[in-house]
Amino acid sequence: MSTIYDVADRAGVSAKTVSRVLNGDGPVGEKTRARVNQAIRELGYVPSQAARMMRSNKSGLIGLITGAISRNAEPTEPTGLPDLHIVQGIQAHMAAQGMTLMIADTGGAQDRVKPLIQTFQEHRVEGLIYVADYHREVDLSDALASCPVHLVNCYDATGRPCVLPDDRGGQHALTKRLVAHGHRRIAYVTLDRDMDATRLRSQGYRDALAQAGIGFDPALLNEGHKQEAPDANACLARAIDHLLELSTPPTVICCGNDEMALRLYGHLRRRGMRVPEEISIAGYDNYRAIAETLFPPLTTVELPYRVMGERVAARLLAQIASGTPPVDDLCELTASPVVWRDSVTAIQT
Amino acid sequence: MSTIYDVADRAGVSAKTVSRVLNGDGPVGEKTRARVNQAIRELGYVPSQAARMMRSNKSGLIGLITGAISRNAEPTEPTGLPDLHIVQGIQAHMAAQGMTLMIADTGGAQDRVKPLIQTFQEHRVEGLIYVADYHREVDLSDALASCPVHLVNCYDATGRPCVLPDDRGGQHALTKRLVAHGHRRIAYVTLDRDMDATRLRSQGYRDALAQAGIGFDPALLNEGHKQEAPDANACLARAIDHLLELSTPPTVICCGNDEMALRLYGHLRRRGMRVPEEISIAGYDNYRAIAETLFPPLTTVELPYRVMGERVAARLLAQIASGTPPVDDLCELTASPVVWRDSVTAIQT
DNA sequence: CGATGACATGACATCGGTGTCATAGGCGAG
DNA sequence: CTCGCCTATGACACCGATGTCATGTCATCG
Repeated sequence: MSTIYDVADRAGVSAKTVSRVLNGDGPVGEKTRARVNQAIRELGYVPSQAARMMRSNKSGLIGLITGAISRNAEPTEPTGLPDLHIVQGIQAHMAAQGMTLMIADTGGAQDRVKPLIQTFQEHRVEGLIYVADYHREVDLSDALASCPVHLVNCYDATGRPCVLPDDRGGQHALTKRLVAHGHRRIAYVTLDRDMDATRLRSQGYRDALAQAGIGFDPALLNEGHKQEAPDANACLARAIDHLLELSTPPTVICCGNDEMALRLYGHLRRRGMRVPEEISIAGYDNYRAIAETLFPPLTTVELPYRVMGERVAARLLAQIASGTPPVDDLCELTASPVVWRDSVTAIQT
Repeated sequence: MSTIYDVADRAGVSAKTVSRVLNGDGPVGEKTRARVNQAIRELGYVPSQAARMMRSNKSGLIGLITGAISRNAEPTEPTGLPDLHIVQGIQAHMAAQGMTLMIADTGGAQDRVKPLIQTFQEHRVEGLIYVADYHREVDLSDALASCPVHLVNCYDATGRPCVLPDDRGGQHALTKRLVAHGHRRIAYVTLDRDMDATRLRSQGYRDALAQAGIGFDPALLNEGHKQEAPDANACLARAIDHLLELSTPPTVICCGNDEMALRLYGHLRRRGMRVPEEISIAGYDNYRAIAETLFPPLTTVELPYRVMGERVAARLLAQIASGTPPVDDLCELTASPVVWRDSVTAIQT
C-alpha cells in the first residue's frame, strides 16, 4: 500500500502539498493539483486512517455492542421482533453522518462486554451504544468507558442516556382503538409477568379501559408465556381455554407479541373458530414477516425499533458534538403506533 | 486518554519497557512488571491501535459489506430468511479468532459499495466479505480492493472465492424424503422463475423424482411468486387453485420459502382443508420464527446461513494467513439439511 | 520603486506505539 | 581475573499522516 510520500515523489511535490490536495485546506495551484490527483489515481493511493487519527485524535468510529447477532441464532424465547432492526436504524443514521460503525456481539455472554469495550477503546471510538434484545434494565457497572455511552431498548441504574419504546402508550392506543370499534370484552394475553414491557403495557391497557369507563376484569388478563415453562404453546393453550370458557368470553384477544398471535391463529383454527368473524386478534411488534403474511393480516402495534435506532444515533452524535449529555430528556420514549389490519372486526353495539 | 509515556513516567521506566510488559516480548524484571501494571491500572491506560497499526501494518480488522441491515427494513419481497444470520456466523468466527469486524451497509444502493470499500481501505482492513441477500450473481467489477475479497450467498464472473447454499441438494433431499414417506404427487410452488435458487432447486426436485422412478408432471411445478406481480398473495392463490383442480391433485405442496408456506396455511384454511391430514406442506429456509411457531410446525429445508457465515470467515482468514486463495475449492457449497416437523404426514401406499 | 500582502509550497516536528541497537550489571567458565 | 553470555533496560529512529512556521514568487498600491 503506497503512502503519501510515494504520491508526493511521483507528483514531484512535498507530502504536505499532497495533504492539502486531499483535505482541501490551504491553496494549491491548478496544475499541481492535477499532477497530484493523477499520481493518486496511478498509485491507487488510499490515506491511512491510523496515521490520520494519531494527529487528529478523531477516529470517526462508533462502537456498538449487541447480543442481537448471535442471540437470534437460538430463538429459545419468543421475545418478538429481532432487535437487529435497532441496529439498522443506527447504521443508517451513522452512515448518513459519515461515521463508521464497529459492531461487536456479546454472543449472549455478559462477561464478554468488558473485553469488547477494551477493543473499542483501543480503536478510540468516539461513542458507544449498547443495544438490548428486549426492553429491560441492564447492569453495565463494570463497563467503564472514557467516551459517551448510550443505551437503547434498556436503561440502567446509573442513569445513562437511553431510548425506550413507549410500551404503555402503545398498548393504551391499541386498547382505545379496540374500544372505538365497539369491543368491550378485551382480553390481554401477556408475555412473562416480570418483564418491563408486560408491566407497562398492562398499565396502558388498564388506563385505556378506565378512560372508556369499562371495568377491569382480572379474568381477561392472562400470562400467556412463562420464562420457566418448557412448552410455551401449552401455556398459551391454557390461557385460551380459560378465556373461551368464561360466561362472557372476550370479543378480541390482544397478544404479547406477533408470534404468540401466530400460534393463537393455529389454536383457534383447531377449535374451528374463524378470525375475525367469531373472534378478533391483535398482536404486538408489527413483525412484518408474520403480521403481513398471516391470513387475515394481523392488527398489531409497531415496536419502533428502527426509529429507536435512529434516535440513539442522533442523540449520541449530538452529545459528542456538544460535549454534554441530553439534559431534559435523558430517557426518551419512542411512539408506538397502532397498525390496523384485518384481524380485528368492528362489533355492533 | 493517557499514553504509554504517561505510564512509563508513573512507573519510572522507559516507554519501551511498558511496551514489553504489554506485549510479552523481551524480558522484564518481576518488580518492574508489577510497577508497570499498577501504573496501567491507575491511569486506565488503553494502548492505541492506530499507533500500533502504523508500525506493524496489521489492523486486525475485517470489512463486511451487506445490504442485510437496511434492506430488511422494507420487506417488499418475500426473499426468505434474513441474511443477517450469515453475518452472525461471520461475527462469531471472527470474534473467536480475535479479529474485529467492521460492518457497513449499502442501504440497498449498489453505488455505495465503492465508497464503503474506500473507507475500509483507509482503515487497512485485512480482508473483505460481501454478503448478498439471496443466492445470486453480483458484479463487483468496480470494487477493486487491495486485500482478499470473499463472497457469501453470491458469486461473480471474475471467479472470486465464494460460499453458496446447496440449493440443488436441499430440494433433492427434501423430495427424496417425501417420496420415502409415500408421496408420489409432489407439487412444487417456486419463487421467481429466474432466480438461481429456483433453477437449482427445480433441478434437485426433478433429479430426485427421476431417481425414484416418478415421472415429472409439469402441472405440479408452479411459479408462486413473481417479482413484477403487485399482489404476491393472488399469484400464490392462482397456483393453489390450479393444483387442487387437477384430476389427481398433489398430496404435498413444497413452497419456495417458509413465508409462502405460512400464507399457504391461510389459503388452505379458507378452503377448509386440514394440514397435514388432507394435504401436506413443506417450506424452505427453516425460518424458525415461522416454521416452529406455525400449527402444525413446518417441515422445511434449512438454509444454512449461519454455517455459511462461519465458512467464509474461516476461508478468508485461511487465505490471509497463507497468502493464497483456496485452490481446489474456490466455490464452496454448504449442505442444506431437511428439518422434519409435523406439516407432512406419511401416505399409505 | 519599494513595501505589502496573497498565494503556493516545503521543512520539520509531532502523534503513540514498536523494532533495532546499545549498554550496564551479574554470573559461570576457562 | 577476565572473557563471554545472558538478563534487564533505555535511547532513538520510524511508521504516515497533519499542524506550524518559514520561504519564495508575484501582483498591487502608494
